[in-house]
Amino acid sequence: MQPHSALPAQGALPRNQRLVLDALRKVRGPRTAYELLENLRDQGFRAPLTVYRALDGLRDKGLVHRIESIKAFIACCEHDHEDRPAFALCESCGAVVEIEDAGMVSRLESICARTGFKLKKAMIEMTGTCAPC
Amino acid sequence: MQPHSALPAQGALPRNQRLVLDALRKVRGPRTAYELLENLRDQGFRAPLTVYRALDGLRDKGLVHRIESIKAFIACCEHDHEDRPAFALCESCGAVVEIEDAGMVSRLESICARTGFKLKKAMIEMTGTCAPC
DNA sequence: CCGGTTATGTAATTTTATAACATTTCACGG
DNA sequence: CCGTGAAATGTTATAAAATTACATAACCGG
Repeated sequence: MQPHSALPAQGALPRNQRLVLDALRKVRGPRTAYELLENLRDQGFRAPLTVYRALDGLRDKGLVHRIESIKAFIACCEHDHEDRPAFALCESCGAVVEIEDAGMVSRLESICARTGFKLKKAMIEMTGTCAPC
Repeated sequence: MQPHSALPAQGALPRNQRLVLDALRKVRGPRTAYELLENLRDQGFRAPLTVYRALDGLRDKGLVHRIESIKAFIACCEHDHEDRPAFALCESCGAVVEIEDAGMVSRLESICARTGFKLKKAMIEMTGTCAPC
């Protein structure tokens, strides 16, 4: 597997990954695997596994994140966050904002250094109300 | 009266919540709702909903957390973390350590202050390898 | 073209969680 | 103590999320 880069070579994506990524980017928000399946019936998607497999590939490449709190997937903002994306989820409007905060990352790393934990991946999700709401 | 009740003078828990909490504390680790159901068959648990309802009540009281990454539940360490618990999950041995870090919390709050996001609850989960492993 | 790896197709199943509705238990005021 | 309403529990069924198993097709470097 190749390491992430801020601007990955996306022309190289397999067909299904391309379709799923396009769908997620188009809606600019989180979608469940089954919502994506419905959205992609027209392009020939028939089964959940097709979606999950594409999502797995995209996640490996860092192009998509799973938002655990809402069991949904979202296109990555494409900035470099070293496998430590953070999200703010608005309970009122459903908006999801991907946040980058170097201080947060270094904080996590300091905790891990202190405890001898070898950090591979971190998930940070905040639930609340966004400024507009 | 409860002679040796620990720090939080929590009122008596309903029977099912008590049973689920005891089961989780006894195993000192994460368990899925269905695993708990199997563990509690002897005490009369017959259906998933019984477990989920007890878990919901315990989570409302802050006595149990759900670890999103592994779809499992764990007894709270009982220290004060203001609804911002953090977990380190070892991929090798399955150990889950609940972490308290004031700096992390203030970091989250600073991000929210900056962006106008009103934080209600945060989920922080780190996956990697623990010191012993 | 060959042969291996990656990607896809299809069906069934497992795992996780909730809906809907009936009944029981419990705290508390009268 | 008794009635009452809220909270908790029981039961059945179903929805939602994710994976297993196995077969076929596409891709790519020799």
